Amino acid sequence: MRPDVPLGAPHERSDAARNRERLLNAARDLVAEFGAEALTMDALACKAKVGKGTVFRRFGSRAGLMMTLLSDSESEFQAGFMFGPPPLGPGAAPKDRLVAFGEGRIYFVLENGELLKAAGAATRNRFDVPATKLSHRHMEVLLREAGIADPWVMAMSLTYALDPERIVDDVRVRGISPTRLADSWRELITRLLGSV
Amino acid sequence: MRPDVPLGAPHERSDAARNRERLLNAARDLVAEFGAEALTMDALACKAKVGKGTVFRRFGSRAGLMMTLLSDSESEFQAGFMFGPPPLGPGAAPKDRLVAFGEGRIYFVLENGELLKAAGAATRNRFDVPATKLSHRHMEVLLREAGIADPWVMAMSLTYALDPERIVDDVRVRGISPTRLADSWRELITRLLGSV
DNA sequence: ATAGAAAACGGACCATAGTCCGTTTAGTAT
DNA sequence: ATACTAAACGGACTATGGTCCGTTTTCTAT
Repeated sequence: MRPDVPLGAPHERSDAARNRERLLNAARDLVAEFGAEALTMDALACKAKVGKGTVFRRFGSRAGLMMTLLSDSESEFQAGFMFGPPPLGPGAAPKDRLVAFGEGRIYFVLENGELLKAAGAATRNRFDVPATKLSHRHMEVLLREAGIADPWVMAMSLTYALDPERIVDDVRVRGISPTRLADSWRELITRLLGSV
Repeated sequence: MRPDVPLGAPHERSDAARNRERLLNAARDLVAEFGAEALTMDALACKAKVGKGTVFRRFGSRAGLMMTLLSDSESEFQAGFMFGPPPLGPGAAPKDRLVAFGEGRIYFVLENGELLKAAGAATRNRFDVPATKLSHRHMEVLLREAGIADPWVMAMSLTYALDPERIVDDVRVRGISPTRLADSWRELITRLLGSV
């Protein structure tokens, strides 16, 4: 339990643990029933039988809550590109890994789109989402290997090209198929990193 | 006056005109003095000596107000890439026009960043900002000329790569110089559209 | 078991975008 | 000039994210 408490952190008080549990359960229920967009912090506090202050002390903000809710699937995706089999994981050429990364990201976003949009909204500095930082770093490394002159900035461009809001809206609002997005991503990376 | 009223629209009433004038002046003053981010609709209504309902009937939303405030500079930039001299305007190769477009956009965003961020926030579907649609279309045409397989989707990727929030945060929060952004954009377009 | 300190609690409170609707006002037809 | 109508007005009201701070609870040292 308490996966991300810094070592030697003071014991979490039992009431705090109980409320965290209540809050997570309530939040998952609400998201399952009404969708992430419709979740309000008041409703959550109420459903979890907890004061509103407690909700905010626990998660900091609505975005923080959404990130917490995401963390399981996110970790899984991260494990995929960091330790999984090629071409997503290590062992393939940077170009192929980037193609796979983008594709994976597109489908990941389409599965967790509401949560991701909700996590990214409201929070100024979408980039400060830890998962985003990790993705950025991953792309940066691959781009450097592939000989891009300024991999940090290029990774940022690609990060925004894979913005959850963009992907979700392309598919759900503008009617672009995920396949078409993935194909275009492949074209982008292929042309960017040396021909064919 | 009244630049964008559909032909044959019923006369704008004199009180409406007067209030629009008041609101625009007040808004410009507030932005000049405190910045776009700090502008609240209440403060605007108050300063313009107008009811809050009037503000919203006029502009629809905070984002709508920001777009109105932007429209002059935006039109100028648009004129640049649609009718201006090459390489930004017609007459140069698509690749060069795209490079120039991105550079122009970067500097445009840095000048009008607050307004753009404010216009893009709050409004779900940042893409529905008319100016964004036009930019997207412009890039789409150039990408098609340059032989990109799916210019519509690729233009969307590039649109997000030039996201105002991204550019402003890169420069002001993450300390990337505009030059470095522009160079990376050039690298991106150059590699994307056939070598050197 | 008890006292004291640190942490957690909860809900009233604030700020702000956006809505609603009864009232006022500007044009128009007579 | 008058009456009429449609448009515009304004501000009280709602929804919601987020803050504050006096009160309660848990843990620990004795």
